[in-house]
Amino acid sequence: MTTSLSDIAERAGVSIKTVSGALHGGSARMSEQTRLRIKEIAEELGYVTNLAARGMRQGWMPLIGVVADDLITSPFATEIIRGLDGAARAADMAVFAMTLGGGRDVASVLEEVRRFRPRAIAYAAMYHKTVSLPAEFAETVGVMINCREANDKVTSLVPDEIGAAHEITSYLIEAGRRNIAFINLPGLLAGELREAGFRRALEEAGLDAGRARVLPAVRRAIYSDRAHSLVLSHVTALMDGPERPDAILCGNDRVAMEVYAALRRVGAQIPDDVAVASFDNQVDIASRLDPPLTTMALPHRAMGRLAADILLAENAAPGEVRKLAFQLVERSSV
Amino acid sequence: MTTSLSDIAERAGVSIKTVSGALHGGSARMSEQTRLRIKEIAEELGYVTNLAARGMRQGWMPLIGVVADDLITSPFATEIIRGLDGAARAADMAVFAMTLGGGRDVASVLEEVRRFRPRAIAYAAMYHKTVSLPAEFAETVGVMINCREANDKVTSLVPDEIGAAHEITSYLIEAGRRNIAFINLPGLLAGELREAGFRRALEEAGLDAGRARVLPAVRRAIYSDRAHSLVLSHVTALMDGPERPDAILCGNDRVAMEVYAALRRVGAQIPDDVAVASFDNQVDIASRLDPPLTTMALPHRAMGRLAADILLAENAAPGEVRKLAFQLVERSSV
DNA sequence: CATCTCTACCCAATCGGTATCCTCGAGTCA
DNA sequence: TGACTCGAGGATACCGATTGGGTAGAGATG
Repeated sequence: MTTSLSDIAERAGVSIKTVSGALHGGSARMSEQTRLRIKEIAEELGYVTNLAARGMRQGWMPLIGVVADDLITSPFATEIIRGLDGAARAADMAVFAMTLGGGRDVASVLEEVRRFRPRAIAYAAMYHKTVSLPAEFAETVGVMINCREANDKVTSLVPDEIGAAHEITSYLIEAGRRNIAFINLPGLLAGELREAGFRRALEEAGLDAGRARVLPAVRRAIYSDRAHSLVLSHVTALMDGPERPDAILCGNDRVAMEVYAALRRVGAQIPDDVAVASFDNQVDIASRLDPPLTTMALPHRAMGRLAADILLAENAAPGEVRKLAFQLVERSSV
Repeated sequence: MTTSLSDIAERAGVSIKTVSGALHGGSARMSEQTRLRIKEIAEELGYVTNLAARGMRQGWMPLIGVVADDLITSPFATEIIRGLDGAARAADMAVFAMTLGGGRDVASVLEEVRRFRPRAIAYAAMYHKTVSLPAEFAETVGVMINCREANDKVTSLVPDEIGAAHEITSYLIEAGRRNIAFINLPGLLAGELREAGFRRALEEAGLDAGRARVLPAVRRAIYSDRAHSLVLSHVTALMDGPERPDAILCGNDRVAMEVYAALRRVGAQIPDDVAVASFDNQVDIASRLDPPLTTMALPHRAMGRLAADILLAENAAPGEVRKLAFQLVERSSV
């Protein structure tokens, strides 16, 4: 049997309430002596607070529920959780994640989470997208992380794709690069927005955005000649063409990895001949490439942290969309 | 305010107990008609069970606590969770993970988990290793996943590294390969065990295990000439040497990726000249290599599932070490 | 008719904290 | 001296679900 407050109270010869106050009450009125004695006894008896009991009384458990798009798998998702967890922990809360997938729909997963009476619930997407949450959940879910709620009924936290593309492009321009090609991810919201930021930065620098080359990568391929061929042919065409680029911006680090291989094959030096920059800061890749890759780090941890802050402060502004800045990670590919 | 059983009871004109029975009691004695009516009302009122209340009554929450080595990050860890989650869900339980790291020690994380009164607790490691759990937690933690408890006080679930290496090696031999080199991971328990299995399979096939070449890979490098060089030089030396191997077994898929690159560079065809096989089945890599890689899939999901089964059945045999079989995934690199 | 057995429920205790309302004695102040 | 405050802590009512111990009424049985 686990020890409860009453066991401690009995042993200490005080009331349960006094024990509760001594152990949890921040500044309950009682002599420091009593408090200390009670804490000692609690320690001795191996007391562990029963959060289910407290939770029942308060009406909620010290939990932040997270409904995730898909099983938490990528390093990015991990960062979101890490951010949430850090902020939650500071408030003596824990993060409790459940995932969709496997035929489960939002409604049932949400109910599963709600059974535990979390203080607040967030919805997290694996990659930046627009999610349409059934209207009846707009009040249940406090924050959308890494996705925007289609009907703007919920506060949404998303990466500032446009700003990031603008920043990295400007960075390349400041480094003296004038002819920047962009091998982008096709079919993704992030790619679309990044392209916009890219073009705007070019325009602001007085470069001809209309003639900028934006080419699609393909999202599969490691060392496969077939799949590789698209990025390879892009790079080859660029480097053999009349206007050799002096910089290539990549849709993400994975694309950059392929671009590195392609540049190596055509005999171009990074960064002397061509600078390479990218998005994501997937550390496994970016820091191990040779030379290490300069890339814009996704603000996943910041989104997690902010989400927890908003949820715990209960000051979500429904419908607001907050764009979080990427962080430029300078390595040596520019 | 959230609705409770008493709200439903009032509305339905029955007692709370009847409502409880109708909603949760599998086969409580009551007319089907009453049960249906109560369910309807519950639905209408948007009733969601309060697990904190139930948990308090029962003494435990329907949770399986997991203390993880490090923040759940790799696809492997995900598989463990998936396995746990599947089995837990079947018992109407949820998985609740907390991670070490960030200066937290096992004792404090364990207490944090215990506050939620989980039904059972597992300890999961990110990669196969030996973990020494302080003796006082041997009873708290029911199962060790992907690691072996140093003092054998706890049931441990680990991958059968020896068996897997034996199986894949035998598979290569059956495919007619006679001269198999092994580029292994250095400094890891898994690598050590795999080498043992590798040698045993050679011996059993009557091949000279003493002369088998087992070489260390290095665990960093993507497209970096420097870091690559070790695997590359191994492969080059093997292929240029007097006894060209007709198969290369790799410590993991990542090593295999480098071996592919090296073989491509020296102009060898996979699998015609050299078969390649590996461990892990990191799908991202294995299925995208060209040709797709034959590899032994780690039994992470099975470990998770079995862990949950053991914990829920409460039939852990403290000190037992169960080795789970890898699964051969045949693709076309052999 | 008395008794027995079901069926279909109800009553009330209980789990472990938290919070509200009291009490009690000692000191304070006019 | 009487009214008051204040510090320290007691008694007890919750929170919402589960559950052991009933019980009233209908039908069956002897």
